[in-house]
Amino acid sequence: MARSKVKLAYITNDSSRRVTYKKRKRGLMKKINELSTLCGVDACAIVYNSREDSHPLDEPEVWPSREGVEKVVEKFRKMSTVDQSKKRMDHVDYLNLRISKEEERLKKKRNENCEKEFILRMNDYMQTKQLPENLTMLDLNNMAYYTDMKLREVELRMQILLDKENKEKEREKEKMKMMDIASSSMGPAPPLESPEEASRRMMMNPFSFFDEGNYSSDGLEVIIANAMRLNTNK
Amino acid sequence: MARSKVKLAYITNDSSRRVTYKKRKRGLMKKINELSTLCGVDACAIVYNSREDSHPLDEPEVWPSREGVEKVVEKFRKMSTVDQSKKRMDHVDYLNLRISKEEERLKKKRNENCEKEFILRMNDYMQTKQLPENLTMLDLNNMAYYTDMKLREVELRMQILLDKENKEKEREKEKMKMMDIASSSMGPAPPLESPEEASRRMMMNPFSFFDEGNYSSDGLEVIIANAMRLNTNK
DNA sequence: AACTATTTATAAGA
DNA sequence: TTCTTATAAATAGTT
Repeated sequence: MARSKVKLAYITNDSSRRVTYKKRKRGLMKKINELSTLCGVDACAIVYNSREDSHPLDEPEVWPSREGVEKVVEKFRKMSTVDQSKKRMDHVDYLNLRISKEEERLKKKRNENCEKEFILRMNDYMQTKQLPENLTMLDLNNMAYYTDMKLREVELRMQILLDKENKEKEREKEKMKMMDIASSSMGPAPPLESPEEASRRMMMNPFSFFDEGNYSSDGLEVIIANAMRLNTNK
Repeated sequence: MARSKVKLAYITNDSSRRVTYKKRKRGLMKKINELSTLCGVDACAIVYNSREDSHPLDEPEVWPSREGVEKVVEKFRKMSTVDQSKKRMDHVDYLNLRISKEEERLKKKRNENCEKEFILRMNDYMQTKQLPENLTMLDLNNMAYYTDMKLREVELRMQILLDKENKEKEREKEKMKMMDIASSSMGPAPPLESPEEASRRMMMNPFSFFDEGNYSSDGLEVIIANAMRLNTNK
């Protein structure tokens, strides 16, 4: 997990496997110790180094102790016969769960990458101050989205500043009233633009190809959809 | 372990304990999966959430599976009767080992801190271009050490540069010979200063109070010892 | 549950 | 092997 990402597969090199084994066993025992302490639960772990390539007193093979393991295993046996069907998720279920979660993450990352790549190109465009010739319809649509997003950010900032200013004025007025109650009262300040109004022009994020199964689509549908949104929103 | 370091103790707050339990159980199962796969060893883990505050199908309670656990436990039982005395380190041994390791690390960190603090002060001195009045003998000794160290660094760099230059010349000469074998041969280049010679003046690092048990010493012994070293080395 | 700021674990290299 | 260091992963508190 460090200096480089490592594939989850048997390490064939003997010495590095031994080193990894030692390190990771230590890490695992630390973790189970922490889990048990922090959450006050019974737990145990057994790890075998069946080969003879480890020093006998290297690191614990079991946690928390032989007796502790027996106790937990016994409890587990009793329990698993009673509500076997209820409280149980084995290796296969676990892996399946992990696979679907990982697939979710992958999809998300793909979309993020898509967006980031685009933004990089966008910045290039901005630096050269003119658009290149070879832009596709999709590019243009994305640029419209991106520009609109930036514009909305700016508007939001302005709104915040205006709000602050208004509050300031309100307070000033209060002070004035306190100091001169008899003075003529003014009407209330004109209503501010509501945040809803500001976000009404929100467009849909077009960087979501991977959500919709159209991995190899040329994006035409997306373009049309977004164009329609542009029309209805602006 | 993030946003803040957390004390290794039972979490009394119900909801946060539940959340931590879920997260850490997931983490632990991932780890044991990785260890087993990477190193090709048998392993199993059982974790109990005895309370009813977890969803039944939340996360696996065991790894790799009920059958797998039984198998590993059986193997463990057989093995532990045979070479019980040899392959075994229980919770207590484990904790003792960890304590001594941590103490080592602490000592090391203390020394590092001591040195770093000094170097900070040293840099202050250098910026003001004159030494303050209130320097102790210990300070002065440390400064001598530090200065010497820096000097040696510079010398080392010089040596490296010289070596390079000499090699360059050597190569030039070779070329000359190749081009004009009949020309008069020069004697070999004068021998370089050896690295051993360069490092002969090495002084002992005085930032090691915590190694020698003199935690509360006023450093006089250290001063004298280092002064002697200074004399013999310079 | 998703998000970050941090801490921890650890793969390579010395 | 152990120590160091750069990087990946786990996770505590927040939203």
